[in-house]
Amino acid sequence: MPQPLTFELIKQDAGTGARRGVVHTPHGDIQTPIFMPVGTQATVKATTPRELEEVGAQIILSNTYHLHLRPGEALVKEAGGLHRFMSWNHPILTDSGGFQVFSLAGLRKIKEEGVSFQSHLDGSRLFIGPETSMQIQQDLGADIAMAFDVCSPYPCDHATAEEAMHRTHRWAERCRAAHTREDQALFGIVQGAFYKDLRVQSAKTLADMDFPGYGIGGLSVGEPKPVMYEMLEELMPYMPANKPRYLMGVGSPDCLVEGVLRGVDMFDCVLATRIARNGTVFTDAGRLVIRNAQYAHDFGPLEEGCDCYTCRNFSRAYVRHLIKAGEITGGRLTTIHNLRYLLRLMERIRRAIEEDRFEQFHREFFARYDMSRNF
RNA sequence: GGAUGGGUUCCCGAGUGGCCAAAGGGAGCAGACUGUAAAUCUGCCGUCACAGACUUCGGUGGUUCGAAUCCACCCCCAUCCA
Repeated sequence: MPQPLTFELIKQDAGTGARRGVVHTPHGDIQTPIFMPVGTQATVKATTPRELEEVGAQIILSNTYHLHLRPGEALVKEAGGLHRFMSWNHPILTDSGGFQVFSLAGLRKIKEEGVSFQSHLDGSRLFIGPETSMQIQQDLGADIAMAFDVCSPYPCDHATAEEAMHRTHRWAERCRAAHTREDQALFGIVQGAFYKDLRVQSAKTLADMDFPGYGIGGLSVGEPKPVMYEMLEELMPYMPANKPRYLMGVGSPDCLVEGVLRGVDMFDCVLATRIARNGTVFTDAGRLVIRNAQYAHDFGPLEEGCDCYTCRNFSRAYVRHLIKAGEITGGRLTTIHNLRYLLRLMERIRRAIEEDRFEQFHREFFARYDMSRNF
C-alpha cells in the first residue's frame, strides 16, 4: 500500500537541533517548519484561495465538526471533495472535532463510545465517535485527517488527565481501524495534559501505533507559556524523529519560534485571523492594536519592510479607518498581513535552520520582540 | 400673523414632582482573543481633592421641604393655516 504521506527530514540546525523538512502529500509538498492557516468552515475567514497562495500558505486546516453540521460531508463529497468544493488545490488537514469536545464543553457529553453534542447552531443532537469522525473526514477528503481525541482543560487533576489520555489512545486505535482511505494520512494525537509522566507515556504509546505524523494536543489551553515549553521538552525525545510533529492550536509569533526550537514541524492557530478581524496585527516588535487612536494619523505601513499586499499599498491610518468603520475590507487587509507575517516568519526560520543560525535568529527575534506587547 | 408639537448629558432618544448624573441605542476610548459557537465579547463613557462632593436637562424668574418634570414670560426648531 503506497504511503499517502511521507516526511523527509532534510536538515537539523547545528546549534539547536531545530528541524527543517518536507512533507509530501497527494496535493503537493509542504516545507517545514510551517504555519497552517485555519479555515474552519471551508474558508480561511476573510480570504480567498488566491490570497492564501499570495501570502505563501502551503496547507490549510478545516474542521470535521463544523462541516458535518453545515453543509454536511455528503455535500462536500458530492462537490468532489473539500479541495474542489473550496477551490484550494493544495494540501488540507482536517481536525477531527476533538477540539470541539473541549471548546463546546457545555454542549456535549463524553462516553467511551464517543461524544454526544448539542448543535451550537440549532440545538439538535448529534453523535461523533472515532468511527464517525473518520467517516466524515474521509468524505471530506483532506490530505491529512486527525484522530478523534479528548483534550483536557487546564488545570486538570492527574487522574482525570490520565483517563482522558487513555481514552484518547483507545480512540486512536479505533480511528486507525476505521480509517481506510489510501490517499489520506491519519495523524495520532498525543495528550497527557501537564503531567510529564503522562506526556511521555502518550508519546510512546502513539509512536508504537506508527502513525505517519503526530499531533501534540492539549497545550495552549490557558497554561503559562513556560509550562507548555516544559511539556514540549519532556515529550519530544519520545516523538518519532522521522515523522512530522504538529503542535496543535499554537500560533503567536513567540510560540512559533519557541516551538521550532523544541522540534516542532507544524503549527496551526486561529489567533492570526481572529485578532486581525478584531483590529490587531503582528509585527516583529510585538502586537500592534491598529484600532487604537494613536494610529489615526499614521500614514506608514502596518509594518515597515513587510512585503504583504496590505503593507505594500495601504497606511495604518487607512486600515484603522476601515476597521473603525466596520468595513469588511479592514478585516481582510489585517488578515492578509497577519497570515503573511506568520508565513514569512516561518520562511525566515526555515532559512535560518538551513544556514545553521537558528540560535542566532532566536536570540535576535526576542531582542526585538516586545513581550509586553504579546498575547 | 395664527395653530399645534417640540427643545434632555458628543449624537439620537426615554424620562413628566423625590428611588435621576438621568433608561436604551450610537459614536468615542480601552481591554480580551492560541486544533474558531468570535467581522465576537468585556469595561469606561458630566467634573473632581471620586465609598463623598459639585455642575447639568433652551433662557430667566417663580411655586415647592424637593423640579429635567408644575407656573409665567422670553428665545429657538418643526409642521400646518393665512
